Amino acid sequence: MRTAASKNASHAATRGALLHAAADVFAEVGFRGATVRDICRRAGANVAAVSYHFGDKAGLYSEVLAEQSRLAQSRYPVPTGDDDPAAQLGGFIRSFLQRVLSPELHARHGRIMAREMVEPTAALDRLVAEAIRPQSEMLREIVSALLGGAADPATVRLCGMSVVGQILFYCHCRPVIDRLFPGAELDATGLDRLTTHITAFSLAGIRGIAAAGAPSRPGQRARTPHRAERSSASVAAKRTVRT
Amino acid sequence: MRTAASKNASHAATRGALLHAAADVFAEVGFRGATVRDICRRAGANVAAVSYHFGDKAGLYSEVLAEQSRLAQSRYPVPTGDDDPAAQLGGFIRSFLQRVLSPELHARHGRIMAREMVEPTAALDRLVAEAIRPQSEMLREIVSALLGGAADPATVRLCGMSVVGQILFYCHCRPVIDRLFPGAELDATGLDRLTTHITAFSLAGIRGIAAAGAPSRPGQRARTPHRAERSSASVAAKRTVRT
DNA sequence: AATTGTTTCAAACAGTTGTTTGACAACTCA
DNA sequence: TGAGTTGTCAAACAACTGTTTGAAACAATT
Repeated sequence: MRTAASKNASHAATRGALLHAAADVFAEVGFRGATVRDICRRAGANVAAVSYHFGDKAGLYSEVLAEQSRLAQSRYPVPTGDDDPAAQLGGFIRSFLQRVLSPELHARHGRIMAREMVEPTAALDRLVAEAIRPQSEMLREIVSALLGGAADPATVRLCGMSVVGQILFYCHCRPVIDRLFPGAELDATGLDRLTTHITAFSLAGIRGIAAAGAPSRPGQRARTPHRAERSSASVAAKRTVRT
Repeated sequence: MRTAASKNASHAATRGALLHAAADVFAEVGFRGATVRDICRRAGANVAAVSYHFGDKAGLYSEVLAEQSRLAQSRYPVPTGDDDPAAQLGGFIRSFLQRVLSPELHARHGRIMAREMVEPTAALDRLVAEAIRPQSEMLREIVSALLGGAADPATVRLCGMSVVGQILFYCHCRPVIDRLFPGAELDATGLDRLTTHITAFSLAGIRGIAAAGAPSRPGQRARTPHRAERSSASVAAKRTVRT
């Protein structure tokens, strides 16, 4: 019944080839745009192989998603061990950027994730539970530490989303960025520059929010918000949505 | 030959119905996922109507894109007249958020734009030229003013992208946000809260970058960067991409 | 009333899609 | 060796895609 080495080798070989080819194709044209014929052609397999090995196209996609997530996570883990929250944030941002943009992985993970977020499939729930939520929790703790102990949970969430938004922008809007600023390639040094900028911007942003949100409690030095910050906030509250 | 009122009325009526239905469908399932049969069914028109009025599906899509962009731009224009750069930034962020998230427009514009960015079609070039680049230029000037006159163009770009990234995050990642933080609906008051937060976060971020980038020039008061900011930047430079 | 140009419509067309089928080869284990 | 399982393959299937066609309905002009 079961299957010693050689048959298993054949099984695993085409299965692996399918997964690899599928990752490329899904990253390039998304789940909907991908055709099993194209995937199988690239994998050097027959059309029926997808049905045989993964049940159907959705099964193959789900497997690709999980594998890419695992791969990215293991290759660029969030560094631990730092106790300085600012350094933790820098590490988080760096590993996140590498996961989604690293040309070493052909940025496949980032592209697939971006498509999955904009046009969710049934696989998104699993992805959120297994990959995204743990990251979100990690970031929540870092930001919470930076904001100071008694920060409003909603404020912590908003700051976390400000950080992640900056990162994912380069992943979601690449086609627009390339058109707006051609020649600004994202190689390793560009990625370093990005990491530095987003970290500095976010740290200053979080500290600004902390200072504005918890105005000068005794025993805690907080700088008072600038005039312009207050005025712009009032501007935001002034205008109402037109019907 | 041409065409008094009534015939034109019929023409414009089905054409408008097609545009309206198409905007909904494209926003829901994207260009690829949309079928002309579905669009025509919702518009109460025949399948051949798309070919007759717009040439083909791509022509209809292009028209929808342009019309949505025009509509959003005219309904939520970037407020002008403020001379305070901080207030300008607040106005920019507010109008941007409204354009892409306003439930009044069923967030169609934002959803369509998000799809177009992640999975570009031939229509993206026109969109960038007519709608996105002017906005980018506007933001560049605001950020440049905030950073101070002699700011590095690359730094200005990075800061601008940090601002836009925060905004678009809520547009691109809505499915994930809804799963991570259910119940955090984005109505008018939520939109106000978002505007206030992103504005404050960005102002603090830009000022932090300005202070770190142009260290204490004579005649210009700039606070020195925090210890953690420098340390995190060094962290970013220390780690190298593993092969 | 006949003509003209415009718009709509049911039907069909040609192509692609995901998936299944049944035969065929390769291998394991008795 | 021979039965039985496993993996591969060409071919076919049914459903759906964007687009076209030619006739009909319609309104305005001649």
